[in-house]
Amino acid sequence: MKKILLIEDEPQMRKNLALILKREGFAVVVGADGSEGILLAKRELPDLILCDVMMPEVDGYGVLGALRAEHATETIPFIFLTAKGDKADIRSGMNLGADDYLTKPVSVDDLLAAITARLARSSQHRRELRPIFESPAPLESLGLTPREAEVLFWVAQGKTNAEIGTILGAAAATVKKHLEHIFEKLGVENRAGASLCALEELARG
Amino acid sequence: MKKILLIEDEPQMRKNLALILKREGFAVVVGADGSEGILLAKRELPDLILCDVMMPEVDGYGVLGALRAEHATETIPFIFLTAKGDKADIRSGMNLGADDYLTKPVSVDDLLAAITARLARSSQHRRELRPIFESPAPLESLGLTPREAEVLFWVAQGKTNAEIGTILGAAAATVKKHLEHIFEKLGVENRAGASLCALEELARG
DNA sequence: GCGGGCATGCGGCGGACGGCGTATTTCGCG
DNA sequence: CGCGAAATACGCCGTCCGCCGCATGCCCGC
Repeated sequence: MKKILLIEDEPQMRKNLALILKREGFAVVVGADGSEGILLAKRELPDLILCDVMMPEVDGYGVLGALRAEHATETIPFIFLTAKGDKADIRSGMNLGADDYLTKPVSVDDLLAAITARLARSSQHRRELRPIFESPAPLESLGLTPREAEVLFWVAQGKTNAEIGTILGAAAATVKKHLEHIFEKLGVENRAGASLCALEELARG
Repeated sequence: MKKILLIEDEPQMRKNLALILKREGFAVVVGADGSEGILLAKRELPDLILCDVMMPEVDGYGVLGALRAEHATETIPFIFLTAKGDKADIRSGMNLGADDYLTKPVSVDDLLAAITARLARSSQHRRELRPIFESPAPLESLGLTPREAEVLFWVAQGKTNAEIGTILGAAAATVKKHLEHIFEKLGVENRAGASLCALEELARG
């Protein structure tokens, strides 16, 4: 049975989510704030962590950073829970090595889909491709608009269109559209080629 | 109507191929050796070039190199015609910027498929993804077998599975199988991630 | 000689991707 | 104010990708 650590400071939300997860047959461990979450993560070594971003004292980024810094916990799939509108913050979160994020209010389906997707992927431990870029800005020198640069930025981290849509708070269709323009501008045919262009640019700039 | 330049020193082969192409409604220009081919390419600026590899004096590589060195001709799709068994040579040819190659004897279907595919793609000029690597060998230090290294080598140049199959003289299915192993070994999920690992290795080694 | 790693091949499946068309909203610049 | 570029979004469609299982042949080392 898979063990999930839920870190959420708001009592009602915590209760609801825990209930949902238990009903799905997960073993659920709950932490009420960042510090407790970190302790629990290290002790329980859960299969996956759901963590609120906005918490007093140690926030979600703090938790993620702490866990990614230690060997025992660095590969545990980590999903952020955030309120709508934190989009800007999300990017740094993803850069720290978060695997996904969900915007509250969360639909049960989305929650379970994200969890099962992550559990499936993490069964084979993945390598961290990170942090090649600090910011998408340099990519604009390839003739891209700021938004296109952001898309390419994430493409070059190996993200899928759907993931990028989630990160940027746009529809996957929009990401595809941006990608069309990017391919056109870079003269490549697919995301792999675009990634390579991005890296070239990085190496040059 | 699309204009195709055919460079082939063997008279019978030249005649046959020209006939096939004409019957398909292409305007065909023929050159009997490398030097003539280069001249014709510059003068006629064809939409696509079919070029034999083995020719006296200036061979296929010479032609390709000459055309890629000049602005007017550098983006013309270039397809090699080679005899079975030249596989090793092909790789350097592809690195020079060839778009495809066909092994003689060529089936009419393969020939036309390759041509139409190339014409379709070249309608929007593509960027040459730099020859980043000289040889696949360094990639073996990632724990890959020689063959897997070769596959990754081409993946990192933005090639598609089918293209890689053609280059290595293996079935596309085999390339996919190698890729499965590569993903496993590198701990990534897709070709983009694998490319990045390859470049990382390159930068380090 | 027998196991095990390697290379090769095939086929199927579902999902992701890429191309294309279309349309609306937003925003900056003249 | 109005134009145009950028960003957003949706749908269709064919292809490529990634995953899985299976099978064969080779060669090397124990």
